[in-house]
Amino acid sequence: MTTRWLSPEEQRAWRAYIAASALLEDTLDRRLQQEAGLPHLYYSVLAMLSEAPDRRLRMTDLAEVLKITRSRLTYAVARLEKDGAVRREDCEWDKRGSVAVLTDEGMALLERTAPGHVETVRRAVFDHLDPGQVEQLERICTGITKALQGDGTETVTPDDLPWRRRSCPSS
Amino acid sequence: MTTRWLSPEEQRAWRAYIAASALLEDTLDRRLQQEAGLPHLYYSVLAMLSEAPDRRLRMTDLAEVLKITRSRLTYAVARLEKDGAVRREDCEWDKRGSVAVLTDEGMALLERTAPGHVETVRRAVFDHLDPGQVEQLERICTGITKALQGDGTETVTPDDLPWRRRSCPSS
DNA sequence: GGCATCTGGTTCAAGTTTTAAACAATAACT
DNA sequence: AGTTATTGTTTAAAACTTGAACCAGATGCC
Repeated sequence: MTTRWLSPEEQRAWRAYIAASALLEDTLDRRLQQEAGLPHLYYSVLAMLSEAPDRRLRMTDLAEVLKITRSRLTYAVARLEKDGAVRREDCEWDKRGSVAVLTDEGMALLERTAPGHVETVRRAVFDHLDPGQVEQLERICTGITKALQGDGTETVTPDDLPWRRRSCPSS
Repeated sequence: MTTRWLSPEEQRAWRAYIAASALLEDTLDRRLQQEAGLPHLYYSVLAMLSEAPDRRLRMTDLAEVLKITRSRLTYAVARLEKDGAVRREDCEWDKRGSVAVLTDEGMALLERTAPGHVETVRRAVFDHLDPGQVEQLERICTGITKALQGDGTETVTPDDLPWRRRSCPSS
């Protein structure tokens, strides 16, 4: 098949996206590095845990929501554990499993740094979007996610949280 | 000031964005690594050069459009040069400067791999957006970029290309 | 001109991530 | 029981990024 090139409009949109995402990730990383001593991804780990029931999540679930490899997550959690923000426990009903738990210290770190982070996100993104655009953004991004892993696997979003794996086996 | 937290809608949009961008960058990186042996950023360097007049750009200009540090770019270009895809020349009218030039080999690499890359982008992003959404995406992203570097510096987009620095000094 | 300052770009040292592949333990299926 | 699939970690290597320091050349100012 001959290539379906991008139209000029798509081209512009794509480049705008590339620039914005590079800049955004960079900004968040730098900011969080200063405020919390953590890169953005690591902060996200804490954030996810903080909202999970009981502040605990299976490694695989965590990796799935964050869309990163388990290997990468292992490294991240190892560091967060060294920092005292996270603790690992064994999963009781699946002896292979391990569970990441947000410690009080981790929660404190999060509470201390969240306002600054949110403020950054707000200024960078939401302060100049109207409600319609917010909705569009969600739609567009959800679509991308679905397209990229719609092949077989089902998309897992943070809202699915009270977890598949977390709950004890049904019988 | 008390923190202006994200509304539920904003929260959802933000998370959708985090997931999508992580997944997207990951996919593009992997794909390009296979097809071209290059990470996405490096591919973008070649792409930008390919469209610049004469296929050449000042390092700083390149860094600015790609929103990366000069240091990072130096490293990238060094590798691309080793691969033979880019060559560096001295800037004639500013003896401090250096200019990255896309070689024929680099151009060939780009032409060989562009169709696959574009196809990936299309399937991941544009195949499920209508024209209105494409426009919204550009608007939103442009807004983010402006917000993040609106502080003093002016935003440089690829369309500004026939460059400030490229043209010879005016007098 | 001469001095201070700024820019463009690279280099250095260091560390951080990242990855892929291999592995051990356990679960699940047949 | 035996095979296959998952979970999570480890390992070894490489790739990348960063920030600071630095040089050479440009610019501005007196």
